[in-house]
Amino acid sequence: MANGGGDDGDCAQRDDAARAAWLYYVGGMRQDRIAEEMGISRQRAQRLVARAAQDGLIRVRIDHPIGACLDLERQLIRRFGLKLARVAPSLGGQGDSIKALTPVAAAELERLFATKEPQIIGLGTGRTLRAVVENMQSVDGRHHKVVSLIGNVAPDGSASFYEVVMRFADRTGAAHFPMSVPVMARDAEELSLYRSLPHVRSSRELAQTAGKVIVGIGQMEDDAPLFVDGFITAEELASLRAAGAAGEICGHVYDADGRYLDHGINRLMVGVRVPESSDATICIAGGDKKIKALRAALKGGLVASLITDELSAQALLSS
Amino acid sequence: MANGGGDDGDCAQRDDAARAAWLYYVGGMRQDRIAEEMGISRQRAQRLVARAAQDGLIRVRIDHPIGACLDLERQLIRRFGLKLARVAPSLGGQGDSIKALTPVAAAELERLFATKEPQIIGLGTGRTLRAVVENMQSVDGRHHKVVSLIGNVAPDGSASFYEVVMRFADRTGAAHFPMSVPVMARDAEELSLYRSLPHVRSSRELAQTAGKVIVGIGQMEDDAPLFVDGFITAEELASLRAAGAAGEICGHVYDADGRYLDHGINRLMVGVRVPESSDATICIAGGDKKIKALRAALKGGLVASLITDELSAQALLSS
DNA sequence: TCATCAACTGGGCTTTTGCTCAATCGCGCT
DNA sequence: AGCGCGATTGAGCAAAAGCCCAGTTGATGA
Repeated sequence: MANGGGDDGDCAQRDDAARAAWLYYVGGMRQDRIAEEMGISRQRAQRLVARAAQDGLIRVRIDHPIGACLDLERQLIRRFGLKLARVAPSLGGQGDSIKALTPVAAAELERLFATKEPQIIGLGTGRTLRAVVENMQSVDGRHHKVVSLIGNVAPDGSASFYEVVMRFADRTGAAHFPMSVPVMARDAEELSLYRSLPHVRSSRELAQTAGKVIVGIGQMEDDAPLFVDGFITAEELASLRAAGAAGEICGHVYDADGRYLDHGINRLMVGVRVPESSDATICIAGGDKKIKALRAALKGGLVASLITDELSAQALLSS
Repeated sequence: MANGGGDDGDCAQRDDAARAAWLYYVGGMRQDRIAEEMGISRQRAQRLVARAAQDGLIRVRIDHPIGACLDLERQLIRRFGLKLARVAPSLGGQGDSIKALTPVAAAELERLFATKEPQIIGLGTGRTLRAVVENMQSVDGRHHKVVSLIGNVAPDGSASFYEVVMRFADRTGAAHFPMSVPVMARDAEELSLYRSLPHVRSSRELAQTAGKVIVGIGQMEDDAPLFVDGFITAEELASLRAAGAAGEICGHVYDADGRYLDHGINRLMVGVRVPESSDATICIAGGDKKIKALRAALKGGLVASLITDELSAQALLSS
């Protein structure tokens, strides 16, 4: 009985890992017991368990909103007039904000996605969003549509590494509408060219009707993602900052009051601009560097809901 | 930063446990690192983590349906014409069936419950169901209704230990309709008395309209739950067996072909009888002893969906 | 067919975790 | 205020998990 036996060579490994992990985590067995059970060596059992964890087969959730975080959520909602706030416990002093908020955000997205009635969901890009989507469980969302709010082609012509629509669709089976054009046009002419492309037009239209919009936030420090990823030059970054740039959502740059700048860069973004004071916008962001950008976005009502981590929430509230 | 600080004395402990568990499981930190982070001793950190696990704050899920189990699911569906089958990997040789299927069933119920449109869910009772419900996460189900299919008063007048409607409602905030009368009437007169009680009538009516019905299964061996829990005498059990009893759902006893017996006992059950060949009935059961009862129920089309464990699935299929 | 290589195996050692026990602390009761 | 009790703490030790290494196996390509 121990092992299923005649599996297909390739998948069997993964299966074994899952089974070992199941015995370990759910069954609460010791590794040598598992080894015995499955007819393998202790080391192999250990490796399987480790591998399952490694491969992200294991999903741990804490079923208890830590009081302090609940408190922060309430404060955020009141202070910034949010529709919803979710605060993940931080992972200590210098712990990674993204790592902390990722599981919480992933759970929230799963919840969002678990509805039966079809939804249209707009998605931004970025490291944070990507990490979150990677952490989602596979839920069945074949009846939903996910549409990219922003081009997915980097300046060098490569597909953006932080594109999430595809990954999202992978996990959920949702119909997906990437926006396969550059993030930014080089001039007004190119912009109208891109925008006139049928698939871009339909993606943009779909995005406008999205019932939920999920975005990250970009900061404007020296390592602003727009700059680091090569979308804008150092000079353009400086110019944006001179114009009062505080942060950026889907490439659209806004000032410290959360008002979109009237700046050349902003006029060349091919994607859609997240509307001010829409109920639909959910922002997932955290970390020291993004506080300024986040605060501005909140002030301007650019986002309706916020998922962040404890330290960031504290920073946002302490001022 | 370390600790939230001014919490209410009582809850702080639980919070700390959750936080330590968060750092440990989500943050992947070592216990001494956590101790440092939270400004406590290593042992305390260890204890907090252990306690969180103990208290069931930790919910581990394996995000990978083991191939062998998927296979069994397909076979079950085909063989018994089921609507859905879910098979949990067994926890080794003599491992507890309930323990194995509990997390899988809990996840399934959560999924079921995550719909936005209001549902009416009928619930049976029993050890298995209780364990499953205990393992559910708290999901928001305030718009749903849960109704008991069966009385919740034991023969000695105490409320049944295995009543699950309340617990279910606890976790979800759903409106709940327990059936606060004995499971069984002593005679026909008492039966019609109970059934005429307004709250029983409304519960029974509600139960009839339930869109989902979740039940366990009772076996008819010498330690049949109906007998062990004192609902029927040894003589009655013997008489039922003589009449061909193979198993029981919500107290209603059926034979090896899954047809309800025409027996005195069956006529005295106050609760509702799960209809044959309804699409709504989901059965959660597993374990050696229940195989016979399960097979009969499947044969008679008493249940439309089945959640069980690997060993039980194999046993059901091998005959 | 044989050499090469990479992935996998199991042994042994280190680190981490879990557990027990005696001491301490705090709290309520007299 | 003093006493007693239970809960909590930290030390030390045993068990478990994790890691590195050298050996092996199986696959690939010449």
